[in-house]
Amino acid sequence: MIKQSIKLSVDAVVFGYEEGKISVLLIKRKYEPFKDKWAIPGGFVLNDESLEEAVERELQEETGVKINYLEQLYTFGEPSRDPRGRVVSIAYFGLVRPNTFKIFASTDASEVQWFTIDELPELSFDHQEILEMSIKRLQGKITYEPIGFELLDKKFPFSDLEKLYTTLLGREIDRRNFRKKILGLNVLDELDEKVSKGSGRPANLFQFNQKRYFQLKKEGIIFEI
Amino acid sequence: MIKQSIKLSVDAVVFGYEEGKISVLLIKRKYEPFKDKWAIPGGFVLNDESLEEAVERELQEETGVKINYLEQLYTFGEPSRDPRGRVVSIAYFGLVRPNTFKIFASTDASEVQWFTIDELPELSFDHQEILEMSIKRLQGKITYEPIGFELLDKKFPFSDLEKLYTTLLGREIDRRNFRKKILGLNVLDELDEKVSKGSGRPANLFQFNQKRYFQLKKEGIIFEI
DNA sequence: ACAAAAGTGTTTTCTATACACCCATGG
DNA sequence: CCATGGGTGTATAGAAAACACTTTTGT
Repeated sequence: MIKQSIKLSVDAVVFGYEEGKISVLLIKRKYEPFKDKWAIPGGFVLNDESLEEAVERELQEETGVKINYLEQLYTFGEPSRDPRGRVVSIAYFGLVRPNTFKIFASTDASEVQWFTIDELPELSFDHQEILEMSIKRLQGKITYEPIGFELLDKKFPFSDLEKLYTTLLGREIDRRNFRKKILGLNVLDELDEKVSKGSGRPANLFQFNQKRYFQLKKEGIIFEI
Repeated sequence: MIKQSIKLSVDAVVFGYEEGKISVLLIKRKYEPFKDKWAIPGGFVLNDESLEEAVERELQEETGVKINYLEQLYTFGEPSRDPRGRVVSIAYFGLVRPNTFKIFASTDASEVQWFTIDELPELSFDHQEILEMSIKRLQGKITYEPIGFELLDKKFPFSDLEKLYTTLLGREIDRRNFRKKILGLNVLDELDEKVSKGSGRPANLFQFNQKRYFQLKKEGIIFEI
């Protein structure tokens, strides 16, 4: 058999949501190739760790991120995608709550920074393509899986959810219809807590009930916006 | 840096449709591990070929299949999935028209055979899991992308399409509503040819118009069953 | 003439959408 | 008392679902 000399890496597109904007976590590369260019966090898989472990380790090492939701996106394997030689990369797609931890750069990264998705810098390797695919996946997925909650605080006012959806889908949503639909799915618990945003009527807080969601999903009830 | 010793393979779940049954193409392994057990066709990626090239090469080598539709499914990377050591496998999912070529076993395969998806043998490695994921993906995908046509002859009677959908979705479909919906999508050309199935009224033949589909898709019209 | 599969419209039900006013609080 | 964001119901239109008989061929 021919000796195979392919290296395997993982990359993670991590989305966060704050102040009505969707952001992506990028690192500035400390080493060649693409030294001092921005890139998606990631790195080589170790011999005895699973792919998910590799992603979480690399994220922790390079950025300090605590991931909240992680799913495999796609595997990129064009022979020419990395100038160092053949590197196949398994890309993941993650969601976090940016306000629950502090990001810091280390190991291969000289900087870490949140970039809103309409103000992205030039990226290394084929990371532009990976990022575009991730954004499409996120936009698609929130319409049929309740992953939007992973971007919000555990307890959130309904208006936060609405704003998240208008932002992600890029269109206005009728507040009454949206509320009717989401509450009709029966996966949100209304809490006996209110929060005020400075002015205006205080909003009731809601919480996603994952247990009930899985129960309903098992019964064949589908989440759809 | 630690020396990485991970091998990379591709596997392909290939579906075919004949006589009202969905089948999967499996090979009997000629070598250890899992010698003489059934498995999904696949093998190691060469250093300078793309992942898709690797899949098509392995399929050609092991089974003689000419693939009609191919998409990446998922990458399986559990450290323990292969007894030979660390092997990460990128699984693909393919559709073919079984009556357009002849299958034959060679290289790593001692036999090749179509198995209907309700009469599957025991499988090697984690191929059972891969196959289950593929079936789910196929079932899901035919409801929002017109890939069902890739399993039928280029020219087909409408009843074939209907039967394919009832088979895949596992439920009855109202003939009139289904026809109304599909023809309303405007991606099928009705030909001036008829075909008779022995008894009964001869059926008109239809053909999928991919060009028109891509045109409509670009305009934002979505295929949905 | 009858068996077997193809082809065809209308009615009903449900779901999605459009739409505007009152409520609770802070300043 | 006014500015600000939160909360609520109904009417209409469009889409999905239910439903049965006629047509064309082979035997």
